[in-house]
Amino acid sequence: MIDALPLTDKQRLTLDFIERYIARHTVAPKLQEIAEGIGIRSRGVAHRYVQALIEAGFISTDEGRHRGIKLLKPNPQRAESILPMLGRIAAGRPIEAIPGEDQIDLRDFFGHNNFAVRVQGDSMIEAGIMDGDTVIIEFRETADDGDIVVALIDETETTLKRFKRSHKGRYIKLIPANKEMKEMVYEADRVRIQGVLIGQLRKY
Amino acid sequence: MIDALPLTDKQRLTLDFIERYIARHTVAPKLQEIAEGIGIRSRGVAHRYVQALIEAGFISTDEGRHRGIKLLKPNPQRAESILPMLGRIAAGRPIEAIPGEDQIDLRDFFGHNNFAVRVQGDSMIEAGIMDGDTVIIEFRETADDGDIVVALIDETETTLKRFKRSHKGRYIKLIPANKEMKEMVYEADRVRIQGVLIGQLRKY
DNA sequence: ATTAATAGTTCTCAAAACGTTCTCACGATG
DNA sequence: CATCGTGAGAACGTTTTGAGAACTATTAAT
Repeated sequence: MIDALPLTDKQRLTLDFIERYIARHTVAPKLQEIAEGIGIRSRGVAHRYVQALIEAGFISTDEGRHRGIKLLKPNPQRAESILPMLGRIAAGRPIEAIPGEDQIDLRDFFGHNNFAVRVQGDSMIEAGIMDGDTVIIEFRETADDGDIVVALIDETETTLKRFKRSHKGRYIKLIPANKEMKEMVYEADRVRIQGVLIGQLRKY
Repeated sequence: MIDALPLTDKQRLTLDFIERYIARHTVAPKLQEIAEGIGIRSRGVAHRYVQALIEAGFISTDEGRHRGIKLLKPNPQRAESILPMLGRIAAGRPIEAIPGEDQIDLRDFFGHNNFAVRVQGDSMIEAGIMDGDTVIIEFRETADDGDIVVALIDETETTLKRFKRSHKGRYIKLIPANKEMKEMVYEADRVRIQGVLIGQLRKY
């Protein structure tokens, strides 16, 4: 039974909700709260999902006890790509979550066609992209005006710039975000898009 | 019969879509989603492609189960928090890894005492931290000079600034990275450190 | 300890969504 | 013409989801 037995959509939603609830309140939710949290009205149905999650080995319960749900395996995928998102850091209590937006999920960064590039130079500094930063690129061959792209020029030089077509697509502008640099214009066939910027990160 | 029987265009498209979907969502797509993903409207047709891929040995299904598709030869499983780190994107070959430094590992961001805060305002803009960015904070009560910290002032106001002691520790300077703002000086006991900046990220 | 309120559990009935199978159809190709 | 790759959509059975009643157990207050 090493199989990661698959959860249905609602079961997964239920597990998510329970994890978030416990993270925020330190106690487990009631069935009524679970029901509302996943958008249904029946405690009975919520209970069914909880049972399925026990079956699947994700949680356990003190049978009968109120708020008796316990997490068994802190979901590995979640644990590694989700951070609690906190808003204000208020006086008495150390931290306070922003209602609604309470997690940051980095799985977007790990898509199949994504890769990371270390930035060299200051050409995009006014867009907040600094020398040494890491940018996440989705591998694509097309881009929309305004996207920040990795562009290959004359099959030799690679650069990170904002993309814009001009002259009905016959020319392509590559626009730096740095007042001290000028935008460059190339014939369209000299420029090949390698990917589009979807994220950026930095370590201190 | 070890023949790698050739896939038709649409079958390959279907396989691509399934792989990408699973990579991004961790669960398999529904036939309806496959249909939309490859640009058709009929679940029946999507099902036919799925059958062909089973025949060809690329995937299998839990018959009848929703989202029951499984990849058989999965791509070398990429860890959840590691991205390939690429350097130059050279001419002939589309991409080329930097030798030595070929992965970016985000597990640093997910330590136990870390949390994320969304940045409001432009006070750190010259440090490349812009309004709307997400910063990763390690929960600590002390900081070194030069660290960027989340500071609580007079138990009421929270702010992100560069930290510096002065007057032998009796005063604390909180220094914005924005020419239009002035640094602030407080008696040490009015300022409480909530955490130290260890990372920053942004989604586009 | 008794009670009232609330929570967890079990059950039946039902509908919605999904996978599966099938027929019909169209255009391209040999 | 026959064949292949493609697409739409109807029809059917199964899985998944939902509501709510009825019952039992826990909890907090009297």
